[in-house]
Amino acid sequence: MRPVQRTSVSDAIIAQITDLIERNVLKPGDRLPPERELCKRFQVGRSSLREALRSLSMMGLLEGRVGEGTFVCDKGQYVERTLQWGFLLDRKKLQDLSETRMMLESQNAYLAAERATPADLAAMADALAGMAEGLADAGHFLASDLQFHLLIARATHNSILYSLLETTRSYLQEWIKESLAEPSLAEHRAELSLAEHRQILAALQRRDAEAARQAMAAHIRLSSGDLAEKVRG
Amino acid sequence: MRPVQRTSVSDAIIAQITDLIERNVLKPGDRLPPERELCKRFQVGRSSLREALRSLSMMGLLEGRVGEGTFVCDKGQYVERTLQWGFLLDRKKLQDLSETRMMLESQNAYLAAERATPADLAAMADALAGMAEGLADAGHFLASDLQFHLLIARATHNSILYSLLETTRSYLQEWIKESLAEPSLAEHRAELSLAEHRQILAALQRRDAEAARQAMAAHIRLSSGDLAEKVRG
DNA sequence: AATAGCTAATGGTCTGACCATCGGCAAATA
DNA sequence: TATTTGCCGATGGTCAGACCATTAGCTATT
Repeated sequence: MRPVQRTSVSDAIIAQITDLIERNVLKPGDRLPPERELCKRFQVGRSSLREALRSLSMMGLLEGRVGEGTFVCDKGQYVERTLQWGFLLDRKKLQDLSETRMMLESQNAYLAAERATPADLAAMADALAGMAEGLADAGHFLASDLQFHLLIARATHNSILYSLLETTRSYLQEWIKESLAEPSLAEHRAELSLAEHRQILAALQRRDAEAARQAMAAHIRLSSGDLAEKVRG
Repeated sequence: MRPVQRTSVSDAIIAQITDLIERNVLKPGDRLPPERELCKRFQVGRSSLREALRSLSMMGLLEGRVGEGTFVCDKGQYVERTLQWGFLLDRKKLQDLSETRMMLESQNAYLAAERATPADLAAMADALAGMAEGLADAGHFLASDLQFHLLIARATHNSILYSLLETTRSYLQEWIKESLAEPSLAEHRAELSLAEHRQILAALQRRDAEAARQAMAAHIRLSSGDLAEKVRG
C-alpha cells in the first residue's frame, strides 16, 4: 500500500499551462483566453482557475492586465524572480546589500574582461561618451553611468549575475541617487568618476581581468564612500 | 506627475504575511488563523485571501492542510517546491548558476577569513569532524559538507550573501548530489575533499583571506568538475 | 480630423454555499 | 479498563453568480 495520489484542481491547471508554455504552444507575449472561457474549457470554477493564474503570475510566467487579458511573460525569468524574492526576506540590510553589490560589480568586471565581445566593448564606449556629454546634465550623466555598469554585467553573458546586479542596484538606487546628488563635490566627482570608468574600460579592452576587477572595486569604494557611511550611520 | 501607485489586495496581503514571517512573528510550524477569520481581520473577501495564501504556498512559505489549517513552512520545504520547476532550468542557466555559486563561495571564504568569530571557527571545526566521522556514511558526510559551506557563508555575517548561497545551492542540489554519488571515485574523493576542507579552515584560522578564497575556488573547481561537465554535456 | 462619450469585454473582488477531510470526543464494545 | 467505532464541528478546497474598475475600440459630435 502507498499513499493515494491526491491532486488539487489548481495544481492540475498550473501543470497544464506550464506544460503549454514549456512546449512553446503558448509563446511569450501570447494572450490567454478570457478567464470565463478558460473556466469552461478546464471545467473548473473561476476561483480555482484564478488561484492557478495567480501562482503562475507569482512565478513570473504570466501577467494579468485589467481590461486587456492575461499574457505570457518572457519565460526564463523565474529563477531570477525567486532570487529576488529571497532578497525580500532578509532585506533591511542595506549595508549587506552594498557589500554584495561591490562584490558583484568587481567580479563581473573580471569575467567581462575575459568574455566581452567587440560589440559589448563598443556599447560601453558609447555609454562612456554619453557620460562625457552629460558632464553638465546630472540626469544624463547618471543614466549613462548606470548603463555602463549594466553593460559590464551583460558582458559576462551570465543571466544570473546580470539579474542579481540589476536587483541589487534597484534596491540601492535611492541611496545611490542621494549620495550622488550632493552638490558640494558633484562637478569634481563627475570628472573623477569619468576617469575611473575610462580605466575600467581600458582594462577590459586589453583583457586584463585582474586589473578590471581592481579598478572596479576601487571605483565603487570611492564613489560610494559616503553611501556606505550614510548606510552605516 | 507620475503613475499612481495601484496595489492589488492579494499583493497587500502577501506583503503583510511575508513581513510577519520575516520579523519572526510567525515562526515555522505556526498555524495561521482560519481563512474565514483572516478575511474578517484583513477585511477582504475570501477569494483575494486565498489567492494570496496560494501564492505563498507556491513560494514554499505556507502549507495548507485540509481540516487542520494553514501552517508556516520551514525553509527546507522551499527547496522541494522549487525542484518541481527544475525542468524549466536549461543548460545555460545551470552553467550560470554554477558559476555564480563558485563566485559566491570563494568570495564568502574571503570575507569569512576577516570576520569569523571564534565560535564560527569552532562550529566549522565541528563540521569537519563530522565529515571525518562520516567517511563511510555518505549521507552523514554530505550533510556535514553542506553545513561547513553554510557556516562559512554565515561567518561573513552578511545575510544577503548567506541567503544567495543557500538559494543557489538549493537549485544545484540535485546535480551536486548526483555528481557526488558517483561510486567510482567516491571513497577516494571523500578523503581528498576532507583534505581540501582542512586547508580552507586552516586559511580561515590564520586570517589569510586571499588563501581562503583560492583554496575554496580550487576546491569547488575540483569537486564540481564533473558537475560542470555534466551540465555542459 | 480630432475629440468626447458610449459600450462591451476583461481582470479584480466579494459573497454565500457545498463538499471532502481531519481532529477530537463520546458512546459502544471487548 | 482499554480499544474501537461512529459522529460532529472546524477547516481548507471548490464552485457559481454578482458587482466593480479599467481598458480598447467604436460612434457620433464638434
